[in-house]
Amino acid sequence: MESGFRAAAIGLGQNREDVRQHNLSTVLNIVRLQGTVSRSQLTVTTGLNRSTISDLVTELAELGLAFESEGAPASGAGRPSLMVSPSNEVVAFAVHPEVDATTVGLVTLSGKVLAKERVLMHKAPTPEESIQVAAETIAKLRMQLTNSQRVAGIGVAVPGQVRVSDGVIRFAPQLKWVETAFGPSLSQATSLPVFIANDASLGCMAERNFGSARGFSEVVFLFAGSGGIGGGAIVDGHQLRGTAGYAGELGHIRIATSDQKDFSGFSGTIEALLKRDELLDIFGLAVASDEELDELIQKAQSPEAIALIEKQIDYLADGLSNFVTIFNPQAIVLGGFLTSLFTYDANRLLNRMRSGAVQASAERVLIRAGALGSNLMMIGAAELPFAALIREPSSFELVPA
Amino acid sequence: MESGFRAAAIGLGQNREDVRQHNLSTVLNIVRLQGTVSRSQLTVTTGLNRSTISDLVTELAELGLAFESEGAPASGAGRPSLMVSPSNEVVAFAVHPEVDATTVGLVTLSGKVLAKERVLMHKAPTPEESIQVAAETIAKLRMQLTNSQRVAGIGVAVPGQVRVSDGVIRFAPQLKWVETAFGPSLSQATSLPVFIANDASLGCMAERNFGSARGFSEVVFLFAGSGGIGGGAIVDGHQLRGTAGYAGELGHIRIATSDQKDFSGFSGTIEALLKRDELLDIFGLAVASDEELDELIQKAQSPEAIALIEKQIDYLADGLSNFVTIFNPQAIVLGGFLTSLFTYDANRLLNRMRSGAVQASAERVLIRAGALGSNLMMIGAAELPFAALIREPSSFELVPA
DNA sequence: TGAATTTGTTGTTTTAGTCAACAAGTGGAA
DNA sequence: TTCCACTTGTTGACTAAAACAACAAATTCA
Repeated sequence: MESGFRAAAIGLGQNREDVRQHNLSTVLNIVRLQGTVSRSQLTVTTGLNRSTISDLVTELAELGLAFESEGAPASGAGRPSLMVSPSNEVVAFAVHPEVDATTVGLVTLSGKVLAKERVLMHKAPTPEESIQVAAETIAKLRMQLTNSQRVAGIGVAVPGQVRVSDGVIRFAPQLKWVETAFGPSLSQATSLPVFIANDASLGCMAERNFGSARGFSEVVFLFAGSGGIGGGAIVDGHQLRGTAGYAGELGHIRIATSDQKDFSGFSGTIEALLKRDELLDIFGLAVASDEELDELIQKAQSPEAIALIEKQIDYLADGLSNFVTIFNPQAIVLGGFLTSLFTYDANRLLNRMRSGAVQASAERVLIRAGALGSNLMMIGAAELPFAALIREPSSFELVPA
Repeated sequence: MESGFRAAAIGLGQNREDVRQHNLSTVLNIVRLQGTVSRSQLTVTTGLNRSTISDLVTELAELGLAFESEGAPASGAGRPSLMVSPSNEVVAFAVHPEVDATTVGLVTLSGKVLAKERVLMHKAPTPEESIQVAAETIAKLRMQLTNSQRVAGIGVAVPGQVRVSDGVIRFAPQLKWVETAFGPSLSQATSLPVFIANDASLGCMAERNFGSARGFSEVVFLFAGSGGIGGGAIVDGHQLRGTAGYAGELGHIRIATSDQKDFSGFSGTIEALLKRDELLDIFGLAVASDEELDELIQKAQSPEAIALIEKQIDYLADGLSNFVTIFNPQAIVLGGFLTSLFTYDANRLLNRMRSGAVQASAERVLIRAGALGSNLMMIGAAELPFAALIREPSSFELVPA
């Protein structure tokens, strides 16, 4: 969602402008995902002519979205090709509201987190409180921007269901938010365009673009935070969104007959069966960071702890089986304490996952731990304004610092 | 898969030819999905200029893919627009191998089934037997083609997992086929290009293009035949395929803790819990058509039958809940005896489905019975060669009769 | 019958990608 | 060092395809 929402032009046909825009998009996207690419590489991967690439790169440079340099990486004979890099001056703000904190970050077009502020909350914030904290922190970070930096907008990663068309949060279980026009309000408070989506879906995109699923076009992501289990999927290179943007709630998938309920009241779901709190309980803790919990899991000794860990691995495997059968992905990326379950006994997880999924799909799927750690949601949220920028590089309006 | 496989050109960029091809594709697709469209309608939906549409339609007519007529449907003032229709002379063969029969059909570009022959088998056929029957029946139907008709190719709908890249059937449980190069063999036997994919996925596409999910871009399809339960999904307007083409096996999704196994040996899956045979059993039958079974279900009197039907409805609802939560679809289309469960007590199904799915996704989803009946797989299979034709209208080579 | 309206047709214009020729910058061999 | 082979960048001419503008054609409605 964006302030000053404009109706999507439903032109199925393509005119000359569309071609230019498409090619600018493609080049810009390659450049920002690769970090730095040579012009000759661009001609190969796009299939476009040398002169066309030259033209496109020049336009991107004029738009301030990329720059050229001569750092040739000595690759055999011939004149060395110019290198193209994404501008470091194009940034976006990221907001991640949670029960115990609201985190705000500043991220570059190439996925680098320049700043991150985690504002702790004493109790679960109301939407208004969260918006105020976010707006204040953004204002603070904005003061520190240099004159040359320009802002693409604000991306918000919400632990709940978001209607992407107008930026309304339909339901955020842990925060207990219902029908909140978060996007429009934050946009008004900051005078910046606001884009908003589900947090795990954004995490998925982040891991695909800059994490452990780089370059893959079929990805499943499952993430466990303190608030439950979220998920997302990349299908054919694009985020799985569904009709209104609620798709990909993989944590709420029922995989067993059970009375255990998840935070949304569904029983037998992945979120209901994989409870972080149960693990903490068995180690006699009330709270712990993911790192602390991971250490406890890897060094677990008591039979009860081991039994619980193995039970949870099995449940996780059953869930992943379903996703493998449904999506036939290249990779599954795990986040939060799910990573700990995976590393504790990868073979147990893999074997059980394979035994429960369609074999043809299961035999080649990769399971990986997420690579972005605490930057995950910042990078993911920032992808939203950047995606809008990349969609129309020449007409998107960046806000000066 | 196609005979004479050519490497997919990985040009991410777009040149002038791509634009032309894209626009030809778009127009041809609109025309064939709508049946008949006015040129003025085409300018509106594509956003292209009058003269461009004129040019594109002329080219499609020259290619023999469409024709113009003057049947103006009197729509207010102004000069009446010319009507554009898909050619009736462009056809494709459809093949559907099953345990008890192999069905071959002839389908037009606009999804009309011109002929259908169901060749009964005494026992489960080997791949070779099925290929022979298919090739002979195709040859027979081919004799009856007129001189003006041209063939796009053969589409095969397989009840199992198909590697789309080379047309190899990895595993077809009911047929007990493993690692069969069905596509290449049939192509050799007929000298026609062969395209091949999973049957339920093709059924999904058929219902989206010509059935009860027309025009939707987010669709889930669940189909129950004598051989088990298959599924498919349309995501963002495209078939869900996954990395290799195995995605969308929705029947093998585990939804409960149970010892009941499905035909692939997975327990607690939708296919394991929703057994057509169990219903037949309780009515004291060994075999029955879907129509006969439907009548029995709708008129069920005995408490045991009613209990079983209701139990199956509940299982179906649990499965659909998962799909709603995952895909946030506009519509779910049911096929085979699942339709009977739905019509028996639609409210029970809907209420339970809603109670188990993310509310935001569940509140607007439509559940519908499939509309294509026994033509489903014929239309679906034919979509494969037609999709290839539509992808590149001006270079695709149609085979003369 | 004529005005208003919409669409088809035709010739011109524009834009963006391609092509070809040449200059520029590299590595390797004599 | 000097040339040669090779690759890339740059420039200007070329081209295809969509847009545009002007006019003709075919309808409705007053």
